[in-house]
This record gives sequence, structure tokens and C-alpha cells, in this order.
Amino acid sequence: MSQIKPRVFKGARDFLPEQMLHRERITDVMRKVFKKYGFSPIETPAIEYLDVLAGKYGEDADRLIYRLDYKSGTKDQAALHYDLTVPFSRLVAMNPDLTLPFKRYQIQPVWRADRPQPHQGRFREFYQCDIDAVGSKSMLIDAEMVAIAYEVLKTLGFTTFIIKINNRKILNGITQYAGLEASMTQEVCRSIDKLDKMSWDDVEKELIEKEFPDSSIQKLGNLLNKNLTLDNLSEALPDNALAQEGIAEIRELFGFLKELGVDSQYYSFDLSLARGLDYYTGPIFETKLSDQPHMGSLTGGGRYDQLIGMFTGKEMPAVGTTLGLDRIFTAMQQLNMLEPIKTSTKVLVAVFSKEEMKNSLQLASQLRAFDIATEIFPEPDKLKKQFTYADKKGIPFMAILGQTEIEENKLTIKDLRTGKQKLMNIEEAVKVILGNLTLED
RNA sequence: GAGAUUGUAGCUCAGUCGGUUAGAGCGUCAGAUUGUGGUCCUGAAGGUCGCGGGUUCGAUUCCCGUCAUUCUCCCCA
Repeated sequence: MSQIKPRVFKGARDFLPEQMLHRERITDVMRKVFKKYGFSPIETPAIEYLDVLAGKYGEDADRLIYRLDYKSGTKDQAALHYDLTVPFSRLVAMNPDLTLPFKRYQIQPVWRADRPQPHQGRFREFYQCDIDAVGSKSMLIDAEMVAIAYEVLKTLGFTTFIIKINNRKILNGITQYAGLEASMTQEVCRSIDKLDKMSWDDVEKELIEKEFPDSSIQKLGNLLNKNLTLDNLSEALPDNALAQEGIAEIRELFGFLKELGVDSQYYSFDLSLARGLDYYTGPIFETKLSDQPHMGSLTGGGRYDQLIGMFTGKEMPAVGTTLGLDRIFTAMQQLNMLEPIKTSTKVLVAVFSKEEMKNSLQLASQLRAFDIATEIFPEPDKLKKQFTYADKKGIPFMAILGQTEIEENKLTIKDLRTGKQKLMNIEEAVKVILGNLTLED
């Protein structure tokens, strides 16, 4: 018989319970925080018409969209969504009667056809956990994006992250100040972006290689060869309306962050942050781990006031951010933040014989009525085997209900972690399993 | 897309300066008084040495190609 070699698609992964339990916990934290700020869930199809997606992200990213063979080359060509922001914008365009501001969250996988790099948390299939709000230009919404990212990461136990904040308007202003075409912003940003890894001298060399005019490079150098604060930058560009507008926005945003109670050691203005996606128009943010520099950004987002207009012809302000589940999960693995766990079952009810099975089933029902995650061994078997099963799965308690217990109308509970066990009634057993009572010797 | 790295048991890796039956640890399974696991002991199963070709009396080992993997750059969640 011929066999097919089982394999997973490159850059995609299977998740076993020991991973999924953690991933679910992470998204549970997110959902809770998202809802706390008034965001409501939506979902959009994994598949979209190519023309909905194409031309929104920029040339490089467009190439990474997974196109589907189905009806290739026609207007109806399909593709897997590359992110959740563009499909969401499409949805907003198709639902003009949404009550504004509309705040939604969306947790779904997205697909990108680039080279996987697991160590950096880079995959072809990965989950984005998006929050976006449309219909308001208020910097308070932008601040909420940062506040939510902060709260989620903090709750998960991260201590070394930094949310970098910049503004597309400032970057455009700098390009303008350097006497370059607006279309060059992307290229300038690409070099500016490297300032967190390279010195200005090295970036300058690169700009020379890219054949930027000397005068422009010099002007860029004046701004970039030192770590500029927002105030320094403002003083350096007194006549640049674009940059000043961007600076004012960031100041307002920072003000809101302070009032929202976000600890200022976890965010900062960073001129070297230059997010590549084409659709950003205002503030942009990105989270890095200072002790995991190889790891890609954990979160990223920004304001995109023009994107929805590409579908409606009418400008509609919007801002959002995405929390990268796979990045967060991978970082937590690498930082040993995840306790090994294989199951959420709290107790395994042993089964002695066919006759005593109904007693075991009854006990299981009683325990479940107390919301205790209970498993029952599916058939009578040697106790040893049932213990081994519980031990391997990491189930903390065994409930033993044999002839002796049944006669006394009690049961034996054993804590597999300590090895202690005791004959008791059901009420007592519930307390022990829930951790409200400790087994004594 | 550019460069580098590695490919031997389910996993992590030894090893053969080219030579007969390729090893270990962990894991898996089965035993040691049929109401007690995780420690210990005994035993067992499990490998076309990535694939194709070349050199050779002989290749898992050397050479070429190929596929795959991982890492760095680029970019991103």
C-alpha cells in the first residue's frame, strides 16, 4: 500500500493540548481586556477577492498575499487575507449604518507567503488579535490602543516590553524638511528604521549608496544623529507644519496615556519606528521586548484615516492595533513563562468493575455539578493503569470508589502531587479538589 | 530574494581516519504479590544513516547534485 508522508505546510503548525491550553489562556486575557474597553467581536471570511486586498499594503507586502488558483487572472480572483485591518475596512464600507464610533475586536488567523523564521516568531499562518475603532479622530482612541496592549502584556506577565510610538506625519515632515519627494518617505523610513540597530554613520553610508542628494542627507543627519526627544524635534522643525501636527498629536496621546494610568516606563516616543504598511496616516505603534531583540514585534498598529475611503470614496477616520498571538506565545515559551500543562482535568474517577461503574459515573456527575473538570476511566481496568494515566496527563486528583468506599457511602481522594490520600464524603472531596481544604497525613 | 548551517531511532545527539551484527540518554510498551502512579530494577519494540548519482572490491562516512531544516539579512504579528 502506498503511503503519503504526513507533513504540515511550511510555516504553519499543529498545536497539541499542552500548547493550546496556553494559547487559549492568552486569548482569554485579550478578550476580557478588549471587552472591558467596549470592543465587540466580529469575524470576516478567511478568503477575500484579491482586489479588496491588493494595493493596500505597499509593493513588498502585496507580493506576500496568498493568491488562490481558483479563477486565476479574473476579477474574481481570490486570496487569503493578509491581515484583519483591510477586511475590516471593507466590512465598514459595506455597513454604512454602523453606530459610530464603532469599536470591534477580531481574532483570526492570517496568511503571508514569506520565509518562516520560528525563532523570531515569524510564520506563514499566524493569529492576529485586532482591535480597531472607526469614526473618531480623537487621540483618546489611539491612546486606548496603547493602553490595551499594555494591559494585556502586563497581565500575561511581561516585564521588559516597550511600546514604541511615532507618527507618520512626523516622518513625512522630516522627508519634506530634507527636501525630498513625499514618495521617498518609504525609502527614508527604511533607513531611519535601522537606527535602533546601526549608528547614524552607517545609516548615512547607506543613504549615500542609495544616491540621495548630499544636502538631504546632511539635513537628515542633523535630526537623526542624536536621540531626539519630542521637544528637541519640535524646536528643530519650527516651520514644518506636517511635523508639528504630528508632534502635537503625540503630545496629546501621551497626555491621555498618563490619565489612563499607563506606566510611562513601558512606552516611549521613538523616531526610528517606521512601520512599512502603506495605509498608516497618523500615530503608529509597535511593541518590542528589550531582552529578546531577535524577536519580531509583539504588537503593531496605527491610524489609517484614508483606508476605508478607498472603498467608499469618503474619508473615514480609523485607528487600530494588532496583538500577535504567535509572537506573544513564542516569546513566552522562550522566556519560560509557561508552566507545563497537559490538561485542565482536575480529577480522574477510577472504575473497578462493570458493577461499580454506575457508582463511578454517579460520582463524576456529582463532581461536574460543582463545575469540577472530571474524567472517568472509560472501562474497568487495573488501578495501576488508571493511576499511570492520571499521572501522565498531570491530573492532580484521583477519586477512588471501590467496594470498601461504597459500603461506607464515602470515597477516597488521593492527591497525586503529594501522594496523600484519605477516605471522605463528597462535600469534603469537593473542598479538597477546589483547593479549599488540604489533605493532612 | 541573498548568505550560512545542519540532515543517523518518536525526541536530543554520539559514531565510523571508508570495512562484517550503527550506539547512548530520554520517551514508548511489557513485567516484578490482580485496591495505588510519579523513584528504582528487568526486559522488549523501534533506524532504507534525507533522496539521487559518482569514486571504490566495499559508502552512513569521500565528491557532485537535489530536497528539507535551522540561522542571519530584508520585512513584518
